[in-house]
Amino acid sequence: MSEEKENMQTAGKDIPRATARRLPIYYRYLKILLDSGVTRISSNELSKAVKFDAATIRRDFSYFGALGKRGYGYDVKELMEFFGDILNQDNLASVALIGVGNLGQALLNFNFHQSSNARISAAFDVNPEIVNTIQSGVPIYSTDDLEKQIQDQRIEVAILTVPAEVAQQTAKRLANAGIQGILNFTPLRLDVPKEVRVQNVDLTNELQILLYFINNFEKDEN
Amino acid sequence: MSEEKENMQTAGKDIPRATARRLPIYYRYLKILLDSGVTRISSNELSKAVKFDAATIRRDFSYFGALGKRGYGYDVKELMEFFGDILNQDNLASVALIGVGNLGQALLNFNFHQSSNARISAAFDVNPEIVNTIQSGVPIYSTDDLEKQIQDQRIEVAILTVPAEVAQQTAKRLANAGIQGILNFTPLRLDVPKEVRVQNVDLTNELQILLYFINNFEKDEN
DNA sequence: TTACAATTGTTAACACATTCACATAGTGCT
DNA sequence: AGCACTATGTGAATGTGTTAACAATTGTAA
Ligand SMILES: NC(=O)c1ccc[n+]([C@@H]2O[C@H](COP(=O)([O-])OP(=O)(O)OC[C@H]3O[C@@H](n4cnc5c(N)ncnc54)[C@H](O)[C@@H]3O)[C@@H](O)[C@H]2O)c1
Ligand SMILES: NC(=O)c1ccc[n+]([C@@H]2O[C@H](COP(=O)([O-])OP(=O)(O)OC[C@H]3O[C@@H](n4cnc5c(N)ncnc54)[C@H](O)[C@@H]3O)[C@@H](O)[C@H]2O)c1
Repeated sequence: MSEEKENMQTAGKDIPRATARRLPIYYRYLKILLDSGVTRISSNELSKAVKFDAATIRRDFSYFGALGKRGYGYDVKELMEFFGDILNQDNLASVALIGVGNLGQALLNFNFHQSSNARISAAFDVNPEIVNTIQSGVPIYSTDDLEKQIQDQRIEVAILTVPAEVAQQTAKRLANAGIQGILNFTPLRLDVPKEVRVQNVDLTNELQILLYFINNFEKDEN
Repeated sequence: MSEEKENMQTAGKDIPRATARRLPIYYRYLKILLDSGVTRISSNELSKAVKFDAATIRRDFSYFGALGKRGYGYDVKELMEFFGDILNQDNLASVALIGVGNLGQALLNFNFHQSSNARISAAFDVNPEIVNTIQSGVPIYSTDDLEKQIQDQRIEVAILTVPAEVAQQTAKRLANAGIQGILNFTPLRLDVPKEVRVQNVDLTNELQILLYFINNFEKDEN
């Protein structure tokens, strides 16, 4: 019957944020399992690997319909392919990297090669020593060409690794150029039009939080 | 009077996690404000800067007592110093970096210099070409010396930027050496004794989530 | 074919987080 | 000094996320 298919199609809108954040992790582990020859898995076994409560896993999966079989578990391949679809895994997204410094360089070399549906296809900087060179197979353009390249290459997402001082102005340019999402590594909370989604990755913050937790409660939940 | 002091001391235990995650951001912005000569601020103004709801900010602050003045707002300097104490800002923590590759190198060069109470004081790698060199003022040791250096330097936190294949075994060694927290950049969900706190920074995940949100709901909350 | 064992999918309870809305109290102007 | 204004601190409402618990369902083995 079509009710489950419908569920899959219409699901999009009402997947809780917390669940969405776990999807790529499920996908990654399912891939590892499949590669090592595991054909079926229960929520309890998966729980040991990904460190989420088994009930949370079942609840997460249930938003997409009935993916498992009672008394059996989940078929790894099936599940992986299903999540692959949801994560648009066979559709390589082109991403721009803005600021090829310490961090930008590291991301560029890594370039999310395996296990991701994204790839940095253009980098930008103001440093004349690296502009118009190619690093890890990716051309580095002058920021003068930002808007043009984003439009020509139909880039929808940018990784922002510029110094804090120019972060806001750069974000504004990216928004005007039609970028839909920014992975923001700068310590600033960017002001962008509401149609642009900002995902903050605040490394200094993460370290400080870790220190805070360690200093304040010797042992506790994560 | 001592009631507020008491509050400060006993507060630790029952600060909600979500609040704790925002503290370093408040601190950072207060510092910026103070540096630019702002002496007072309201929850509404601060809200515009840090992008959290003003009520959330007031609620967060209220866990630490009555820090503001009705009809006036908050005194920037006072507030900053207060959060500085909570974040143990005058106590420089020594951190170990494990794996000086792409990402490790970037973190090492950055080294959380300004605006953080942490500093990488020892790095470790297996690559003989870099072992026993100094980078950005930090000595790179062989991983053979891991336990010894951690104990000698009283290092409590490690940043893990090794290849995924050796992540789990390295985490185990770190735990055995007495490390209390791991900032984990590898894509693996580490198995560690419960007294060790793991803070996962999953860069591939962040990018995939951003893509997922963009593909699935054109516009919406972050 | 039946019975048993396993494990899902989901309801309901709980826990945590955000936001509204406003009484309260202190500011600052006249 | 008095008053109008401002913005806090917080109770209550709402929203979001997690987990326990178990009836329903399927695989598997005798
Ligand atoms: N490196 C880290 O470990 C780390 C950690 C936490 C936060 N961050 C943040 O990430 C950002 C980048 O850090 P980094 O260490 O790579 O800095 P960096 O100075 O090494 O690199 C910045 C790069 O941006 C380029 N740039 C400057 N202005 C530009 C502009 N207008 N347009 C395009 N490019 C421009 C510079 O030429 C340089 O190559 C900073 O905001 C920093 O606060 C970095
Ligand atoms: N670079 C990125 O942008 C990026 C993005 C997402 C995730 N990651 C993850 O971060 C980790 C590091 O990534 P990278 O790009 O820096 O990798 P890398 O290969 O450039 O660096 C790894 C470093 O670890 C060292 N190493 C290997 N075995 C070791 C051991 N047993 N003990 C200590 N050091 C050891 C290597 O010599 C190398 O210097 C990986 O797990 C990767 O999946 C990196």
